[in-house]
Amino acid sequence: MQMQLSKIFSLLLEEYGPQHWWPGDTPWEIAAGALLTQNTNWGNVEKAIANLKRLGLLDPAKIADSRDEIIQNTIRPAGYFRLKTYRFKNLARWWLANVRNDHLKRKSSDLDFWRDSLLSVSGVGRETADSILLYSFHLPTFVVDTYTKRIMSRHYVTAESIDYDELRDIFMNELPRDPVLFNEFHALFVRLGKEACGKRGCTAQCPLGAECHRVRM
DNA sequence: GACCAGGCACATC
DNA sequence: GATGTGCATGGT
Repeated sequence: MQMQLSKIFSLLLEEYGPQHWWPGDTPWEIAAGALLTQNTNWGNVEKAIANLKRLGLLDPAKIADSRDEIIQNTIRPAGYFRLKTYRFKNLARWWLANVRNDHLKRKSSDLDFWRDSLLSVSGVGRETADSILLYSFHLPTFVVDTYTKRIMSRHYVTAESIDYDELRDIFMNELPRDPVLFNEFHALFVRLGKEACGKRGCTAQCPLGAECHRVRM
C-alpha cells in the first residue's frame, strides 16, 4: 500500500478538522438518514427528515403503522419514494424488534451478529448497515461508500474494482478498531469527495494531491 | 438538458 | 461471480 491509511487520515484531519458526524440528533434519526440517503444528495434527505419531524413521524412505531401513501408523500424529496417507503418500513420493524431505549437488545458488542441481522432487512445493504452500526450504535465498523472507493483508487491505494467487504477489511485490519476514529475517517472522506476529489477529478486543493493521478484545475 | 448525489435488490449471462 | 437495470427528486 503506497500511502498508509493513518497518513491519509492525518492529512485530511489537518486540512478539514473534525467533522462531528453523523448529522442527526437521535439513533433513529441517524438510521433514517442512512436509509434515505441511498444514492441521493444529502440536501434532499434533509428535506425529507424535516417533513418527518414536522408531521411527528420521526419514530419507528409511526413509520411501521402509517399507510404507505403518507410516508411516500413525506419522504418524496429524498427520491425513490415508493422504494424507500418499503425499505423504511422494513427498517422500522427491525428496529422495534431489536432496539430498546436507543440500545440494541442483548450482546450489543457483537458486531458481526448485528451486522448480519441488519443485512437480513430488505433494503439495507452493506453501507447502510455499517452506517447504522457505527453512527447509531457506536460499534467499530468501517463505512465504505462511493467516495471511499473513488478516493482510494484515484490515489493508488487500492484497485478501482475492489469489493466492498475487501475494502472494509483493509481499514478494519490496518487501523485500531475505534468507533470514534472510524466515524471521523468516513466523514472526512465524504468531505474530501464533495469538496476536492469529485467524480470528474481532483482539484489542485486536494490534500492528497501529491499522490493523485487525475488532477484538474 | 445532462449530470450528479453517503445504494440496493433482482434478473440475466 | 460479474454485469446490467429500475428506482426519483432536486441542485448545478
